[in-house]
Formats: sequence, C-alpha cells, structure tokens
Amino acid sequence: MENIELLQRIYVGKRAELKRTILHEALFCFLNHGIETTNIEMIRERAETSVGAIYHHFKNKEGIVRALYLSALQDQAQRREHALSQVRSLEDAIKAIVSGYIDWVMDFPDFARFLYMSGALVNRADEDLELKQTNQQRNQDLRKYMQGFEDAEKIKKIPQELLLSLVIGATESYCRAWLSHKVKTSPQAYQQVLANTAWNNIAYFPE
Amino acid sequence: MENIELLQRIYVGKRAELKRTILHEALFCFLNHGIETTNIEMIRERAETSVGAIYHHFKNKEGIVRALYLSALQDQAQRREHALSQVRSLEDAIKAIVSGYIDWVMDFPDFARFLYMSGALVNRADEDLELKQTNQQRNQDLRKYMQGFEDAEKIKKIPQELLLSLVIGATESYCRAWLSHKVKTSPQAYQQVLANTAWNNIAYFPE
Amino acid sequence: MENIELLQRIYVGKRAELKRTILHEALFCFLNHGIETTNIEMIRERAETSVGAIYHHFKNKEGIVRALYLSALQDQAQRREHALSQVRSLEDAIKAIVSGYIDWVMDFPDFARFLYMSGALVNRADEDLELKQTNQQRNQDLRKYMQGFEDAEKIKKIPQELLLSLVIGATESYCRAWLSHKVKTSPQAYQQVLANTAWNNIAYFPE
Amino acid sequence: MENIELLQRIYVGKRAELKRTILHEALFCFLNHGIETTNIEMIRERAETSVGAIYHHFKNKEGIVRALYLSALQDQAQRREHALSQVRSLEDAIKAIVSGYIDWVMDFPDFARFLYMSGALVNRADEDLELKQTNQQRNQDLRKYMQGFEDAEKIKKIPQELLLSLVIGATESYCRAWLSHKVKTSPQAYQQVLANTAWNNIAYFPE
DNA sequence: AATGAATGAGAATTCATTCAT
DNA sequence: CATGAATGAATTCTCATTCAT
Repeated sequence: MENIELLQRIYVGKRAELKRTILHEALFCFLNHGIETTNIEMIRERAETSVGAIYHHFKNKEGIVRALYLSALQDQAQRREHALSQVRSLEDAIKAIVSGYIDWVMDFPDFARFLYMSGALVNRADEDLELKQTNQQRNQDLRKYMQGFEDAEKIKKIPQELLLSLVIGATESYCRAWLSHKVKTSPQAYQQVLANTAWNNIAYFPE
Repeated sequence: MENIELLQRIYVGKRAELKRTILHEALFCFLNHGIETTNIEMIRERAETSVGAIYHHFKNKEGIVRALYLSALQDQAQRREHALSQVRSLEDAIKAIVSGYIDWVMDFPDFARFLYMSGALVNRADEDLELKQTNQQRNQDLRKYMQGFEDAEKIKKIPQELLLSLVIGATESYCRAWLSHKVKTSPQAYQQVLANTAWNNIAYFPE
Repeated sequence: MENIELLQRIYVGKRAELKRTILHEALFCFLNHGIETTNIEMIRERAETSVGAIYHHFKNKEGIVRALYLSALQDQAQRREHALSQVRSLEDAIKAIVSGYIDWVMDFPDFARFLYMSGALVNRADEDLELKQTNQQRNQDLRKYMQGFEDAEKIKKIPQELLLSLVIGATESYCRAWLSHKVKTSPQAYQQVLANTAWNNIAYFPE
Repeated sequence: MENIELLQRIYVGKRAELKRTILHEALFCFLNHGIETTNIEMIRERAETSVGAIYHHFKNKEGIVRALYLSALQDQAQRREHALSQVRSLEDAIKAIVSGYIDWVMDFPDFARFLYMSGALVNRADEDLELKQTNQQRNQDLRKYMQGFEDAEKIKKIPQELLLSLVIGATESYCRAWLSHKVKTSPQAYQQVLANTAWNNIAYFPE
C-alpha cells in the first residue's frame, strides 16, 4: 500500500496512526464508490474504529475529503520543488515539471484519481480562502523561480495565465484518460514525448 | 438565456417545453449547488412544476443529469462535425477542433461547466454501455476522417491514444481554469495561439 | 380527549386531521417525557404516521413545539377576549380575567402544563419577532380596553408593567403549583378568592 | 462576577476552587444556550479544564445542574432565614419574605434565571426524594414559624396551600418578567409596593 | 487528581420516489 | 398528464460517558 507512504510523510508519528488509517481507508472507499456515495459507516468499518473517533479527528465527512485533498497537493508540491531544485535551465525545469507530474501519478495513482474526482467538490467551496491562497502563492513562487533562469526570456512573452495550461495540459489530459481506463498505455511510456512537447510549446510559442 | 437555445435544438417543439424548462432550471441548480446537493424540490420550485411532473418526464434524478449530459455532448459533437465538414486539410481540421471547442465553451459556458463537474459522476457509471459505445464510435470516426487528408501521414506516427490529449489538452486545461475563475482572460483571446500550438504538437511531433 | 377540541378550533377541517393528530400525540409525549427527551420516533409511533409526514407538516421538532405553544396562547386569548366582551366594569374585567384563566387551566390542564414547561424554551428564541410582537400587541390592546371603563382611574396610577403581575401573579403561581402536584386542591375552589384578591390589589393599590 | 460570591458561600475553601469555576462557567453556558443544549465540551472549554476533571467532580452533567440548583435554593433559604430572624410580627415577616426575595433576585439574577429555567427539568425528576423532602420541610418550618407570632390568627383562616401563592405570586411573576426582559423597571423599584400588596392579601383575605 | 482519545447508542433530518386523487 | 401528501430507509452528526495513561 504505497498510499500509506504518502500519508506518512504528511501525518508524522505514532500519534497520527489512526488518522492515517482513516484517511487510507477513506481513500479506498472514495475511489471505489465515489465521494458522495461513501458513507461514514463504510469508512468506519474498514478502519476498524468508531464513528466518534472519525469525527474526533476530522470533524466532518468533508474534513476527511479535504485532508486527503491537501495531503495529495502538498506531496505533489514537495516532489515538484525537490525536482526543480536539481535543475539549472528553463528547459530542464519545464521537462522536470512534466516528468515529475507523471512520476507522481504513477507512484500514487489513487491519490491522482482522487484529486481529479474531488476537484469539482473542493472547488465548490469558494469560501475556502486558505486553500485558494496556498495555491496562488505556489503558482507565483513557481513563476518567479522560472524567471530566474538564463533562458527565461521565452516565458516573458507568454501570458502567465496560459503558461501552466501549455506546459501541463496535454500531460494532465493523458493522465486523466489513463486513470479512467480510457487509454491503456502508461503515461510513463510517453514521458519523454510529453516533456518535449511541453518544452516545444514554450520554445516555439507563436509571437 | 442561451442555454435554452441548446436545449431547443435537442428537445424540439412545443410539446417539449416543460422538459426544456426542467432541464434548464436543473442545470442552474446543479451548477450553483452541485449535483448531489441539488434535490428535486429545488428543481421543482424553480421550474414551477410538480414533483410528479418531473418524475413523469425523467423517471429519475439521474435521468435529469443524464439528459443534460447527453444534450451537451450531442450539441458539441454536432458543432464539431459541422466545423470539420468545412475543412480540407489535417492542419485545418486540428485547428477547427480547437477553435470549435473554444467557441462552444464560450457559447455555452454553463453546459461546459456542467460537463466538467458531471464527468466524475457519469464515468462512475461504468455499466453505461450505451454512452461508452457512442463515445468510442465518435472517436474512431474522427480518427478515420482525419486519416483521409493528404497531409495525414504525420498523425500515423502518433499513437492514437495520445493524439486527443496533444490536440485538446492545453485548451481543455485553460477552459477549465477559466470556467472555475482561476484565470480571467477569455479562452477566445487565446484561440489562435491554442490552435497553433495544437497543430505544432502534431506537426513537430518528436520522432 | 378534550385537547383535541382546542386543536380543532385552531386547525380547522378534514385536511388538517393529521396535523391535529400529530400535535395531540406530541403534547402527550412532551408532558410525559419532557420536550427535549421526547424524540420524533415516539411521536411518530403514537400518531401512527411516518417521520416524513411529520417533517412535511412541521419542518422541525421545534416546529411542533411552536405550533402547540401558539395554539395554546391563541385559544387562551380567544377565551379571554370573549369573557371580556361580556363585561362592563373594570372590577368585572379583572375578575373575569382571573376566572377565565382558571377556567382555561381547568379545561386544558395539559396545554397549561405545556405552556409552563415550554416557556423557558420558547423565550430562548429571542429572534422570534412574530411571537414577541403578537404578545405586545395583545398586552396593549388589553390595557387600552381596560382604560375604557368608568372606574378605570384606579389603574392609571398603577405602572402598566406591574399591572399584569398584580392581577394574575397569585393565580398563576397557584395554578403552577397545582399542575405540578405540589398542592392538591383545584384552583377552581379558590376562584372566588383569587378573583377578589386580584381586584383588591388594584382597588387598594398603595399610593 | 457576583455569582462567585454565592458559590463561595456554598463551596468553601481553596480546595473547591475548580468546582466553583466549573459551576460558574456552567451557569454561564446554561443561561446563554439552555441546559439541554449546553454540552460538556462547552463547559470544559470555558472552565479551561478537562472532561475528566468535570466528571471527577460532578459525576454527571445532571450533577452540575443539580449542584447549581441546590446552591441557589440553599443560598436563598439562608438569606430568608436570616431576614426572618430579625422580625417580630407576621406583617414584618411577610414583607421580609417579599423584600428578601427581590433582594436576592437583584443580587443574583443569573441564579434566579437559572432557577426559573431549571424548574421544569428538576421537577421532572419526581424520583428526587431528597430534594422534595428538603423543600417540604422548609415549607412546614416556615409555616410553623409564622404561626408563632401574635398577629398570626389571620393566616389560620387561609388555606396553607394558597398562602405561598398569595404572598409571593405577584412578586415572582414580576421578577420573571424582568429577568426575561419583558419589563424594564427593576423589581427593586416596586419592592415597597409588592411587600404591601402581599401583606394586604393576607390582612384583607376575604372570609 | 488530571487528561483527552475513544466509544457507540441514539437523534434529527433528508430526500428520492410512489401513488391516490 | 398533473399534483403534492405520504413514505421510510439511509445518513450525518452529537455527546454523555468511560478508561488507559
């Protein structure tokens, strides 16, 4: 169960064991029955705990969804930051983002699937300022970081709103298709191709 | 209310007026409160009809969701087929697909938003063979159609699974962002750019 | 079951039959188990209906409490107004109020008990403007009415806030004690005495 | 926080500090949210202690309610007994009871409010023999005491059940109204009047 | 004495759906 | 075709209380 690895990075220590178990089993239920269709009893049964404990730790059913969502995002971001820290040019950065994304999806397909399916739900919570701000901050940081490279002029002409879609759009689209079994070949097989394509989108961006 | 236009193309005539009204108001509720959170009473109230009438016309709550989903897909497909029929080269076809996609999203943002949000739900229904087959059929048709052009060798090297993501990935990614208010500039502003990028992805596909 | 009589005056007709039944049985439960301790299932079982029907008609558990409370108040007021309409002097009015109060408590001891026990609850809802205003209106009307009599100078010296307590205080206190079985003799036995005392409080009000 | 004063008279010493704190904060919660609606967690938070500590000191939620209730009754009785010990005639005794009642309500409005609101609850506990007997004992003592005065023949004609209502009814009614903000003028302003009225009810009791 | 995580029975409420009129 | 009262299974969540540390 590689999912536990991810959760162990976010929920550290012995104390958090029950929390991790609950999240792990909740993820299983959400993926197999859908988020709205999963009820607390199902999670409770799998986690072999009590309703009270679940509410004690997460307050809400939504609290579980949110905890999973944030764990996934946070881990994804950590991995990306690590990958970017190894890189010295814009081209390498773009390719690292695409490659890293695919690697993460391959390592944690369950979390990836969950991110896609919960997106609609979590975005609904427009009031969720905390999440929104964390996201915006990350985007800005990323942008600034990339503008620090020597070959960075290229992205100065590209509207920043568009940049992310050009880089990750095709990759995300393919991963989505793979995770929902619409295509069979693993994204890893196309990792090179998708990384190159992403870079081409930037390098040959039409004036 | 441009949504009604779309519905009028699918549900034709005076007879279908109540059906259209119900779908129209249901769409409003689904977008504003989420699909699962919307209940029949909410739709009934807005549509100024009775519970019985809704069940008479759609059998189910799911029946409403499905009707909306299929209407959107069908209209989108109609539009794409029309656009493609005007076109004589692979390049034009690719660009027409991207442009048409953006046009449709701009014309019916509510339906587009609905498609994105219901995706998770409807895909869950793996048993829904009818829908799955229609979709696969359309994809195959599209592929065959494109292979008929003179300049079609290019896509023969491209794995067919990957093709759609390369063409539409960035565009879909940006439209999604726009519909959820993460970016402000309308996709229309980037229509040219996105169409060109899509074509570049095909034309300069790495060997 | 005299309680039904009262409810029939407030909830008129065939249509309202289920409503009356639910209220009637709820009253029984509230009195025997306390308001907070009574659960919907208990009411449902006695009323031989479904949970849904209860919620359909009253929206809330609190809705049931409120409906009973308002019914009681309304009936009490109706009776008092009727009694007062028969009367030509301040003395008779005061005595009619006391006598009427006791009569009503004797006729509908269940509702009286309920009023006493729900008072704390319903008053908690400070936001309940509707109720508050109705009450104030009634008090003002009563006051004006009483000032219309020939022998009304007497109450002009009495602070209006104090008036009601002087008139009804002892009676209410005794009825409360009787309804909670702290005393055995029926209030009716002291009707004359309490009416006279009330009048004395007014007539010999210290300057 | 005058409430603490009262509690300090009942729960004496350093040892009982936490007990007093818990009761004090519980009182706050009960008054602001109602007794049933207040949960242990709310009290725990305000008292800055632990759930365990609360249960250690009071065994029960009901234990807290009861402790508050008994404290209030006990303090009220103490005060009354003291006042009565200063008095040499029935008239003075009656007036002292009324005045003392008002003084106590003015000094401890929170406890008074609590007594009114918990009345319904505590009476429900018919099984609570201890409380019932204490109460009856006090009433009998009071009666005997009053019959010891020279001018005591007057109350011999008055049914003993009725006596308390005649004496305290109007006062209690007005205090209730004041505590629930239905009237604005403080009971103290009417202390004389209410004491006189109470005495009149006895002195001029109709044969 | 103090702590607070864990328990789990029990409550209120919702809501898709049916069906008699 | 239309209506909306009635149904009742299912769900979320609460909270007094216990108990190991």
